[in-house]
Amino acid sequence: MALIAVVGPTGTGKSDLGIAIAQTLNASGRTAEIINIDSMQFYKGMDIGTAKLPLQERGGIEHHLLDYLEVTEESTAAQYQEVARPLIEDLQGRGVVPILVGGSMLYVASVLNDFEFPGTDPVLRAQLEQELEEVGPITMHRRLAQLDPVAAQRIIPQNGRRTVRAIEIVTLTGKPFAAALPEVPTEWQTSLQIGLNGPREELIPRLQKRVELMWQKGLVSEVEGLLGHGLREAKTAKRAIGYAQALAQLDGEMTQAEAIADTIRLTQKYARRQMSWFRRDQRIHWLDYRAEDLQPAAMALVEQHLSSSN
RNA sequence: GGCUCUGUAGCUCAGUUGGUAGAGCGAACGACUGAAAAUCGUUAGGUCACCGGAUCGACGCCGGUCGGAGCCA
Repeated sequence: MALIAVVGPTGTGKSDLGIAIAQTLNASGRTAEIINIDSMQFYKGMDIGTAKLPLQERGGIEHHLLDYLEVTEESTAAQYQEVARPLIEDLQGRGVVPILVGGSMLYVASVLNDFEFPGTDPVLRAQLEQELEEVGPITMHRRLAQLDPVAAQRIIPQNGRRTVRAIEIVTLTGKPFAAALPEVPTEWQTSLQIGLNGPREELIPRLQKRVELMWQKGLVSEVEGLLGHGLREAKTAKRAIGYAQALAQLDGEMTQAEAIADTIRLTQKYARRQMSWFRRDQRIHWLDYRAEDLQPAAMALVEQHLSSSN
């Protein structure tokens, strides 16, 4: 079945390309709709800082999984997987080509690959996290090494976060962490992944301008408004790049200049991490976001995919 | 013009009593399976402003030159 994904680092025009592809398909008598796969665009009211396209700029294309979470709700890849997979099947069943658009690495992987998240337990998790806080990552890692030597070998001792999750899984399932990682491909592994990227020297100033523009457009007042919706009590939403900084600015912990500079730094760093994640996926077809023939090049890939997946 | 402080990695700065240098951030690369816009790892960057002097040996002491900052005139 046809399934297209537009991925890559932030600020490379994924949203626009997704719409262009959908419009081209629609014009040729087919139907395509977009499914958002940006973990922060899920949130209602988080628009400026997530570069969410306003309704009038969506080119008449149906967009799914935007604005479906309250700021107080937690966003997780496992949860997203549960929502996105049936949605994809639903679209495909209706003959609609789903186009996934976004750069949230784990979310993309969890949908396109055969990921099975082994479950979680809030109480156990909280307990382990507190222990981590008290004894530090190295001690926790020693414990993991006893419970599951193979998993311990795959996780660097300094990484407390991943160590805690591994201990949680082993404790919860009674099975080794490694065994919970199936490597069986699904049919969706044959989806078309288009990656958008460009030279970093060009992306860096581009991201800087983008962040500065967010402040000009009123990110701070957007955040101020979200306080009334419980942003401060949020788990994931308030950590979003730009939002955490705007919050710090509102609280007087940072000057505006500091908040902007910090957001620029984190955004550029984020783009780097996205690339180091996506780069290793050999299935991605990379295109330069600056290319004159970007859309035709993308459409060539799309046509090829559509004709081979029927 | 005088006095005081100051010039160390791309940036902000540490460098105990003289034995040719470190951190954080940044950069490059990487890991990544229920917070992933998270969490973490590796590596590369420095004729210690410049010139001269004493010393076996100076980023560190002495003198000078050129830049900064402040105070007094």
